[in-house]
Amino acid sequence: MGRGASGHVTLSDIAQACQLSVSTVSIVLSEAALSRHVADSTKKRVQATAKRLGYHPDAYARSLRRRRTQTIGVLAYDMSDPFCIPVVSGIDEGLQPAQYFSLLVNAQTQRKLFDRYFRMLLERRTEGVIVIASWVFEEADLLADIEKNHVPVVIVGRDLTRRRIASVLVNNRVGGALVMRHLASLGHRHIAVIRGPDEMFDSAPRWEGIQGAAAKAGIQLDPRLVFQLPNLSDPKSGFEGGVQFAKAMLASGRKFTAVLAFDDLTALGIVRGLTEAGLRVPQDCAVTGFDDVLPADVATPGITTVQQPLREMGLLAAESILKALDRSKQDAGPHIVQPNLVVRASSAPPGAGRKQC
Amino acid sequence: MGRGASGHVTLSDIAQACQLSVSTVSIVLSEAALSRHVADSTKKRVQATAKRLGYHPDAYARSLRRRRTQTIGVLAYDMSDPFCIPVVSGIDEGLQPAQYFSLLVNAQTQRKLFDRYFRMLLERRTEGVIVIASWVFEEADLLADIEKNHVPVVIVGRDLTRRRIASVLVNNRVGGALVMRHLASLGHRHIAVIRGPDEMFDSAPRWEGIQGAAAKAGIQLDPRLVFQLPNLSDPKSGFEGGVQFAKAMLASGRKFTAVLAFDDLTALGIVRGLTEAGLRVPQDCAVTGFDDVLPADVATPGITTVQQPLREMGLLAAESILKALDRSKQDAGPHIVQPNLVVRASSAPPGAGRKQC
DNA sequence: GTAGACTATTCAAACGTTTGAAGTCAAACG
DNA sequence: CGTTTGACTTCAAACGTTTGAATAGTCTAC
Repeated sequence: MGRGASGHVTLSDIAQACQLSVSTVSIVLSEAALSRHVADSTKKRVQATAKRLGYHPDAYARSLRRRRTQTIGVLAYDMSDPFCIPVVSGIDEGLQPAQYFSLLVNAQTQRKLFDRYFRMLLERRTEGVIVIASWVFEEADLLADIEKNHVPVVIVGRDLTRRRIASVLVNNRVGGALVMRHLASLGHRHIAVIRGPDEMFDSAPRWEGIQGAAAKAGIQLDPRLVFQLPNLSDPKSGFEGGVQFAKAMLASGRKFTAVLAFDDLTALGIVRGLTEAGLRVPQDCAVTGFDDVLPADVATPGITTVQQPLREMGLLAAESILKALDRSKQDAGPHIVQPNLVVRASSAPPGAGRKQC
Repeated sequence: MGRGASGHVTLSDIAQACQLSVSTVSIVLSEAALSRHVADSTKKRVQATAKRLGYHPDAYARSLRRRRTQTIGVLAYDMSDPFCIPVVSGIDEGLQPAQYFSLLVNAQTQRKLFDRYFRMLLERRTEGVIVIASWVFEEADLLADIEKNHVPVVIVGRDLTRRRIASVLVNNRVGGALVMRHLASLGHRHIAVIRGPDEMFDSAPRWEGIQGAAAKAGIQLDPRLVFQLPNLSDPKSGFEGGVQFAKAMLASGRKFTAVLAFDDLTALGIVRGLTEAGLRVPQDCAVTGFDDVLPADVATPGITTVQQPLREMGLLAAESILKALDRSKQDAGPHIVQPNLVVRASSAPPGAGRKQC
């Protein structure tokens, strides 16, 4: 029963079965404007036949002709970053009402793959591209790629508005301040800080927020208790770093009652390091993270952290790119969302039953 | 400079610029067999022009004509399940050498979305579909969908070979046995077990493996220390369940020195529950998980667990589906990969400095 | 009774590519 | 000098849709 050489049921199969022209069938099934003029009986007949034969419109033929693919490319720099999934879900959610689909690819932190996939997205004629990238890679190349191929682009996770690229990001400054203020309000005065790596976009503003809040609370940050994570793209490197720093801090003999870590994995590394040294969190030392990834929630003690509204960011990105498609110009200024503090068991006032430090 | 109505550079733009026919340009740029006969000088000229104008072949036109999309649909039942990402990476890796791309969609555990995306994949003429689904949803519908649309399908995470669907899965029986044997060899005799929910495919074989190994080690499993997780699809429900069960176990006053949990999140829940009740892991009670997700690694103590070779599973799935495309028949029997034990700090011999239980 | 309006349907071209068949030209052969 | 060969290039049709324009047919109205 009606299946051409391609192995798929086509409009002409249905047309034949209904003794109608391909046009009529197309008009009915795609619910085009002209279908107002098609007799109801015909419509019914066509639809029934389509269903019976198992017709599915060929997206390739359709897009070729319509010159619209209804597709937005989503280029994740590293899908194994837990950051990504909720953002992607948010994007899908935002695209759905406009009947757009996302075409998701994962560069796996490899420049080579990134190029390959970017080209692929162009060949697939995605009408826009959303890039999810909290890591700063060789920025110049990416930007060149983007600009040469005048495709609307939205970037999630960093601010490139100065390069006229719509950006969606979290207010890292506020986030840093939130967590510092929290520790200060618990009564901590001697706070060690683990800063993020240089290559990470979030590092600088987060650090500024931390400093600002510390100053406001009248806390002197001891530079000998401020550490910085190295530039490693492996997501687990933060954890290892945390373990190391914890031991180094203790070995240094300096006094501290809390550690403010760059992200959750680093915080978990700190907990591990402190615990192995015989200290208890939070009784002997408070620890905080950032991001609110799953491990922070299910570890014991749960890690006090800062949550980013990731799904919302995806939604914003989707809306932003759809807007950019409509009027063929990018929309203005960065979309900035506010983070919020999640207090869990890893932070407590200092001195409650402490051993040393 | 050459850009037609579509806003993209086409073959005919290049043809015009080179004073050649579209055919020649196509032959050169697609490196067709006929390009043997094209003068080298012409080739060079065409390639240079293509580059200069920024030509990217239109995947839609090409696929329409060639009747091949070079695309495999990947339908993840729930991308937020950490299970998924490595599998997807493996799939991509396996597809790459064959110059295939994956089209990844996330059903977010919603039947409605699943249908929508499955239809979408059909319209996009994916040549095959890989379904990643450890959860059992209304199986009948899915299978009907699959069978009606004679597209090669491979399923990752469950065994559907009896329905003639190629399947890639981990040997859960062995996995269950591995962890039970580990606890037995540490000297544990009173072991509580948290079984997986009925709806989960892994639950039954894992439980069989556990029972088998227990019997072999001469261990009587006390049925009053065997619990079962409810059928909730939220990935965090395992954690909550663990917390509850830990408290229930302690309240019951029964003696146990180890808890063998269905998966890592459940194990982490157990740890939380025990800790809140004042017990220490592993000194007072050993805890094991399953899956080796990130939280199991970075929690303190690290959770002893069973690792599934997820990336390898993705690779197998990709290879399997490519094979099925070649000779238009599915390949036989299930592909079964072996799990391996990862020993971490959460398991230790019983009695080493215990408090109660 | 024919112009106009409306209904129901079809024609034919186009989207950008690929490809079997066919064309052109020059050199080489008999 | 005619024909074959081979190198190089082009023709034209096709893939499955959509859509502006065209074609019939029917009804209304003056």
